[in-house]
Amino acid sequence: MTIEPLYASESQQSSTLADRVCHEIITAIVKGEIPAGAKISEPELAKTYGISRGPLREAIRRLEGLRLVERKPHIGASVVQLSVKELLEIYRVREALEGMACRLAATVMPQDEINQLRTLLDHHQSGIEEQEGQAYFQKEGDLDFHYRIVMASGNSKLQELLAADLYHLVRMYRYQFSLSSSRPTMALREHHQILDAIEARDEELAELLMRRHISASRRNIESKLNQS
Amino acid sequence: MTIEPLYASESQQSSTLADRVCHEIITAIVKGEIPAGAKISEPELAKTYGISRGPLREAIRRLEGLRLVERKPHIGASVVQLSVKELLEIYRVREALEGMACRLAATVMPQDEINQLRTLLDHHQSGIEEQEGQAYFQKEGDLDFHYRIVMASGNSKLQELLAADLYHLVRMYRYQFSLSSSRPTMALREHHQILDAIEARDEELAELLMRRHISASRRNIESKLNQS
DNA sequence: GATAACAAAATTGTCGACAATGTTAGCCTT
DNA sequence: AAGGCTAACATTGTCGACAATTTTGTTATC
Repeated sequence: MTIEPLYASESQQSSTLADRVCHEIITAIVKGEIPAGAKISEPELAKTYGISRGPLREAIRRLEGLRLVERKPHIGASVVQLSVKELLEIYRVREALEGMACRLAATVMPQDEINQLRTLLDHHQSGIEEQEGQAYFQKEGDLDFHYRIVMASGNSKLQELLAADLYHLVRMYRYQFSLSSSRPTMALREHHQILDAIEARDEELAELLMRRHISASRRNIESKLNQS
Repeated sequence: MTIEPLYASESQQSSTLADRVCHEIITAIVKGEIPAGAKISEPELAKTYGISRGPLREAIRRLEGLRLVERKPHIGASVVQLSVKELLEIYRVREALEGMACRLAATVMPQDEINQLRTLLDHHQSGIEEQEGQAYFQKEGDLDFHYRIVMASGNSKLQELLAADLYHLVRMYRYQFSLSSSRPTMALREHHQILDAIEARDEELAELLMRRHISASRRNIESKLNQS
């Protein structure tokens, strides 16, 4: 039984070139195929994807909105080069938004979805114990848990901001820095606790635990990147 | 002495047509000159702004990212028609994000900026007492206070999400629904309390008060729009 | 040898034209 | 008269070409 990350909705075929290429470029950037900080050459990318510059420029304008690229007039677009400071800022945002999402999920998440998510966590558990598929947990599985909580909040604005915008940056960073939580057992226990609070319909506790969880990740990254 | 809202950085002349027109369209949408729900005709808009469809389409792609318009392939773009549900969702997001912004501001906001902001609140005070310029306070002054807190947080991601993205929607909604806080005296007192907490460097309290403040606004809107 | 001015090349920005898709109006059939 | 088909129209999507700007490379001068 393979459990695919829910947000891995790539390879979707939109009927317009600009939309389709936009998704392809997102994937390329997140995976580092287009390295961070690299300048984006319009003629080159257009040739790569076999389209003309028109749709490509539209795609770049969307990427600009997603903050995956930065544009300077008459100079060109380049892939964002996140600083450590900005990564920590993102974690502050996640702490605030996902805390709220968790609070809302505690109120509205259906019991069967809770059960499903519990099963998913058990799968992560066995993945860790076997010391294989650990990469999966660290890189994608963790985000998958968070993704499901956000979706369970039922708040479309939260969903858009986190799942559609911010997570691209988070994933990009993980690929780039090979940042894995390095505390998978601890994180998994926290995931269980959070789910417990949601199941108990304790919104206060659910938000608190989620904020602590993300805050701990932030401090973990902070100490890791400061020493280097 | 006129105190202009800080975020009123319109009429900025970017060196590319797409960027410039993008800002113009944002203003037009926020002010309702292009009404909510209206379909956007590319040929028509291109003629209006005296540009060709190329840059215009790029601008629309940015607006899509700002969630001010929605696009359907081969159908076209139309200005978003926010539902009451979505407005309330936005307030949940604001509660989370601005709460965090306020917490951070309590740590890093310089004393002289605090003093400045205090002066601004006093101006609002006199505006309310005179019962004139009340519209200013209700429509723009309130958001100006929040804007300055967000800026004072020093967190660029928070600044982008709130000031560059979300506030457009909030302002648009206020113009549309003629939503004014209808409790300016109360709101102003809360603003003072929030600033007190920041000045006392009490991050916990600062976040709590900001969240309550926004939560109160949300419930206010909720009751107002439910009865109608 | 380093620097400044100039020219050439490459890249971004803009435009108009054509292709593909969606919409609408009129006609025919039932 | 109502419903569905068809053809004309309008709009969106895509492309290649041209204009404006920046970058690069060269040359001349100090």
